[in-house]
Amino acid sequence: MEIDKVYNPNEIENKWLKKWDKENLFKSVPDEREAYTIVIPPPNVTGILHMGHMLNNTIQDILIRRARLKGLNACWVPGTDHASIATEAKVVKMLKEKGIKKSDISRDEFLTYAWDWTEKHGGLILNQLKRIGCSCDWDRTKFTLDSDLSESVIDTFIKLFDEGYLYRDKKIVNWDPEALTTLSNEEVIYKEEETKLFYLKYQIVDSKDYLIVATTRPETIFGDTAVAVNPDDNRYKNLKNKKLIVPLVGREVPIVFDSSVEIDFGTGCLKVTPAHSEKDFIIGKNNELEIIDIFNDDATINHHGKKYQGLDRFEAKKQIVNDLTEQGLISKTESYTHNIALSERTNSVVEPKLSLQWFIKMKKIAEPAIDAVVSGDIKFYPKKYMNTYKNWMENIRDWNISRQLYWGHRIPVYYLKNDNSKFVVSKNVKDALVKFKSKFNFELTVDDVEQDNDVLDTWFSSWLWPISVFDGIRNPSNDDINYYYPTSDIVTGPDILFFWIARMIMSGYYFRDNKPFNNVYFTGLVRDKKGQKMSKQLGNSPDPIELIKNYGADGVRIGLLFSAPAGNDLLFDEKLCVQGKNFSNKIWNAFRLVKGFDISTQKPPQSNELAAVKWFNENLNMKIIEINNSYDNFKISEALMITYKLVWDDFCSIFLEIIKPSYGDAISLKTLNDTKVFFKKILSLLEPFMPFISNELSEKLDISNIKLEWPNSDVHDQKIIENFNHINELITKVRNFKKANNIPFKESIKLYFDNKILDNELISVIKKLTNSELIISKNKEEDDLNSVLIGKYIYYIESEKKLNHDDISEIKDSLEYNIGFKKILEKKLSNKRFIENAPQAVIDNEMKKLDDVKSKIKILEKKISQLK
RNA sequence: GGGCGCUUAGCUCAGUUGGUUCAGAGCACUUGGUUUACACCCAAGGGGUCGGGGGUUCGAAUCCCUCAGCGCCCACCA
Repeated sequence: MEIDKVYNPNEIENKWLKKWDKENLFKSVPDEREAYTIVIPPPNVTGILHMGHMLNNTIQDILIRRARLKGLNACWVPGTDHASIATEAKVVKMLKEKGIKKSDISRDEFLTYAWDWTEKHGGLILNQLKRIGCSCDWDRTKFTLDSDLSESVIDTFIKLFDEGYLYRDKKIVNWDPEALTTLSNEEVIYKEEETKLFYLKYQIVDSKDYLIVATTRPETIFGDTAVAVNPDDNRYKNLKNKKLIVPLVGREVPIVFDSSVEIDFGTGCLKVTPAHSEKDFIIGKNNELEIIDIFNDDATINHHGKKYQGLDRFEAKKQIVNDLTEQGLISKTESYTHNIALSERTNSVVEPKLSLQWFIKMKKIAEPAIDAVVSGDIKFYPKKYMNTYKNWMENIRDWNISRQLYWGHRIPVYYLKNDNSKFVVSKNVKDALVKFKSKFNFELTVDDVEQDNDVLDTWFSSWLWPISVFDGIRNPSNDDINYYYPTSDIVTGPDILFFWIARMIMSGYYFRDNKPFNNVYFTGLVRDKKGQKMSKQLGNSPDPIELIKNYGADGVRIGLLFSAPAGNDLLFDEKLCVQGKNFSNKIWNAFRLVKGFDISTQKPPQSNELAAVKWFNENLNMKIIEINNSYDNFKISEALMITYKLVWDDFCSIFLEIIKPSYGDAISLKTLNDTKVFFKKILSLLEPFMPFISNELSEKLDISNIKLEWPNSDVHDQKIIENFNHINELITKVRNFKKANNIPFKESIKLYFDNKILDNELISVIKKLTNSELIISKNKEEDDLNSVLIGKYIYYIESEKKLNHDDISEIKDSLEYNIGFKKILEKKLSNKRFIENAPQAVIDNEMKKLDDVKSKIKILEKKISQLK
């Protein structure tokens, strides 16, 4: 036999990758079929594949491949995201290594570097997705900075502005002092940290007394423009109209009264720095306080900090605390645990900062998006994320969309150079000048205006993704968007529920008055086997491509999916890939066996073959229904497990073992053909999970139509399955008996039985799988016969073996247990309330159990009496 | 502080409206096996008072109350 004994995935997988690439098999264009569409969550353009991607994209590939097999027009749109802040940070770092500072070069120069960087490192991840088998329509590959998508973004901005959803305002925002940009609330992560609470002395003007103010940030005293207390705080009621002197600074500031101050915190006095805290900003606004920003953009102290000017905020804090201590201005210090805000991207401590930014009003846009999910028009799997979503959406805050970066979509707002309060929103400078004319009646030239320096939040382009990849923003009724939108399913991690999923739903209704997708499938996080999140820092994240080299893409795909129910974190262990690889090998060898059968064209199918084919056909039909159900509920792992057992247990261990000709014998042509049909159906069921080996074997199987298609399932005949299960149980018991009695498998034994269940075909199966003779007899009961009970039928096994004392005590134990069980059943059945209330089916079942237990007891008693 | 979820075999997890098939699966483990597809294999087997306590019911892994432990999300106080 020239087929390799061990399956070697690499060669075969590479062959199929080439074929898929060359033949462009996953291309989709609108036609008369029903569409099944997925848009990929675009990975970072310069990113590299990690286990999370592998899981996420494998699931998408499974869904899309199954849809394709079902005959739907399956379209999976791939693409990448420019990932504004993340990519810019990488480029900045690269430049720094070259000795170039971002601030020393122009915007255009920076962008040239960034594009070079993107071209050099970009797109790698798409090739990696190909390697794991992703069947995307690669002709449709999009990048969020492509000109068409960029235009869509700009059009969107203009539309939102024209319709009154955009505004520019000075607010306290999250400032990343390392990336030098604002962040949205979603880009900030909180971490618990132990710090110190300092009690500072603020001298009361014209008095020797001090007011004690507790703060964690003494370095911000240069920005203090008031001290606030709660109006209900009796301790401070007498301080109305008094002023305080800010320590070190010497500035006189008023005492103001504001009910947002917690009486119980610290001393109940809050130092107010309106430029550096949202709450303080509001207090400042209400009391018309001066706003003093004491930080430069990189969070060093500015000129307001006097001698501390130029120091980093943490260094300044140290020195200020020293100086305050020296001058006796700290009354006490206590340790205090609170949450500090960190930038998701740079991990630096976020500084609340007052700044002028663009915002989207979200409240109204969110309304239809809430309804869509609550009403079930869009379904979440698992459901639990619905609550999280609803909660967030109902309390949604305006979205800060401007970022002080270069890499991204530049905000299409043009300001009058010498008066920034006058601006227009437009596609380009030319249009801007026209708009200035119509809005302000200004006759301007290009030199009079300047475009906003900021770019848009990355998510401002990706929230349009399901629309913009089909060009539905610029051309709202083109053929593609009409055909593919709304898309079918989206697959992503719950970590971007707010960043992306919620916003896509909102944009879907805002721009198209329609949902972007029907179902959202949330995957869990991939963790290592200890439960730790996989990360670069811990070094516990395997490289999927390396794993593929060892186990094959098919093996890694199913290895990952073996324990990945929707929404649950996945504890990844490389052992799972071993299981995946072994499974590939099992399928491969099943093929080897079938391929190697000797064939008899004359011989009609033997009775064992007939029984096997009859049963497997029904069993397959039943399993297909179960598999479809699992898919319909997005229980992908469950679908895989049913398929796995169908192949390994049902097809290999049972079906093939029954039809396998004995040594020197041959299989009938008819049965061989039936087997090939089964095999092909199985390969179709496997294709979504293991596309490489499935296609390879389908091609090799040597049947007329090698094209895989999702098998239909006729209604299955339960009786056939039940009878087969019956003999299966018998087979197990016989094998068990042989093992328990040290009878070699090959040694033939005799089985006596008397029932109508077994026909000749089933009998031949039992013979084949247990190596026994079956003899019909009327209750043959002899001393040397052992009995087994299957359902209510008794089988006797003839054996030389006599029972020993251990067996006897075992039988006695069993008898005792069954007598006890019988008592319980009898008690239950004599309970009047049970008989009155329980459904008939339940009562019938209890009676059946009682019948069974009675026969069991009878047999056991007979056994014991025989032994005496 | 507000909200959501989880706790079932050694591990990872199923378990729909309480009742047939309910105490399950995969892996791991134990035992026995191989010249005739595959030791990346075959066969058989042992594992759980369903987190603790209480309640409703003829009947609870499933419903209610309570306690304990774990996880996630949101908000954030100087």
